[in-house]
Formats: sequence, structure tokens, C-alpha cells
Amino acid sequence: MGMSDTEIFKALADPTRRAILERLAGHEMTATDLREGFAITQPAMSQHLAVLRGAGLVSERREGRYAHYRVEPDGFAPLHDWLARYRQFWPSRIDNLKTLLKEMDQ
Amino acid sequence: MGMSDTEIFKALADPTRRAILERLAGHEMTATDLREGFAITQPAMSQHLAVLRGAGLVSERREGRYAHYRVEPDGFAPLHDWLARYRQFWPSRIDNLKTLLKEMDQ
DNA sequence: TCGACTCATAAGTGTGTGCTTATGTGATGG
DNA sequence: CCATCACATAAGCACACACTTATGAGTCGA
Repeated sequence: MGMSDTEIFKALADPTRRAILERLAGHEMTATDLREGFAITQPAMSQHLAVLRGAGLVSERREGRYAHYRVEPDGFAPLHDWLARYRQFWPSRIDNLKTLLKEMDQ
Repeated sequence: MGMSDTEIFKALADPTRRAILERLAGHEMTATDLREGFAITQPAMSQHLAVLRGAGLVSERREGRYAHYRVEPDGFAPLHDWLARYRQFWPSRIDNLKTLLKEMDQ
């Protein structure tokens, strides 16, 4: 578990890795299933998943020869906490309770 | 104004640039004032500021030979929006109104 | 047991990043 | 004016990153 801010931001700075997270949101998936839709080789996918796992954004569940990956929600907490320190500077966006409640509901 | 997700995450992936933002939070500062406390040359600072400005996280106000920099709050909105898509997966962290209200108050 | 499968790791390569020193562009002040 | 200041830009360098092909380590089905 790295979960340092730098590790997290670096992991998310790559568009492919963000797309992987997006595709992985909600349901578990194996590395090969994830690979469909990406113009990427198998080692590249494996390396991206290693980076995401190192940042604590994804976790792995081993089952036989398959590796099931899923989003690790707690991994996003450092990012949330970092961003929260800048919320106070947002002008008309966050001093609005309704906006926050709407975000929570979805 | 770049303000693409990739540009923002890349800008924030550097610890020095995050420290610059932290130091810049709240009050405007010139590039030289910012440089104090950092073991960094003047061109390095200028380049970091250019990256932050390119990502839309910081804006520049020119006054004579001085360049005053400040945090650009709206620049954080894409990051917030991106993160919001993963809020629903946070287990016991965000489905708590008190937490949100406390974050808003500070 | 053996060939096919899933996934990770090793090694090499091109490109990007962050830093440096050197220089350029204006603004300021004596 | 002209030296100095604040800042940006250019050019070069070491290193990190994302990708590739090749190979290794286990697991499964026939």
C-alpha cells in the first residue's frame, strides 16, 4: 500500500489508467476482461494494474489462475482529503448545501 | 487554459507543485516570494508555475516587473467532478452528512 | 502429463519530465 | 542612461515512464 499523494496523482495522471478505473467501477473484472476495448498488450495492462494497486486505488483477489480486480474505495480518501483543503476557495460551488446533497444522493 | 483531467493530474503529481499551491492558498504571491523556503532555482519555479497555469490551477496578475500568482478555484472543478464519480463507492465516509457539513464549515 | 491459458516480470527502447546554467525581455531606480 | 531587478525562455542532461517482445510461474482441461 503506497497511498501517498504523489503515488495517487501519478497513477491518475495516465488516461489509460483512469479509463481502467472507469471500466472497473462497480463490478469486479479479470485483467483479460479489462483488456477488451483497449488497444494495449497484456503486459501493459498488467503494469498499469500494478501501478493502480501500488497507489491503493485497486485491489486484487486471486482465484486460480485468474486475478480479479476491483476499485478500492478507501484508496480515494487521500485524494478527497487533499482536495478538501481547497474547497474553501471555491466561490459559489461548495457553499451550496443542495449541490452537496445532490452529489451524495447519486 | 488546458484544464484537461490529464493536465491537472500531471500538474498535481509533482510534490513541489503541490507545495507551491499550499503556500499560495489564500493570498496572492510573487514568484520570488514563493521561492523562499524552496531549494529551487528561479527558472525551476517559473517552469512549475507555467505548468500550474497551463492546468488552470493558478492565474497570473502582471504588475510592472512583478508577476503575482494566486490559486484559481475553478481550476479544481474538473478534479472534483472526476472524483465525484467515485464517491458512490465510498462506504462509510461520504454517506455521512456531518462529515460533509464539517468540511464545508472550515 | 502435457499443452493451453492467465498473469507477472525482465529487458530494451523512445519519449517526457524536472532540473540545471545561460541568456533574453522588460521594468525600475539612482 | 545604465546597472539591477523580476521573470521567462532556451538548451542540455539525467532520470522516470509507458510501451514493446520475450520469458517465467502457476493453474486448468483433455
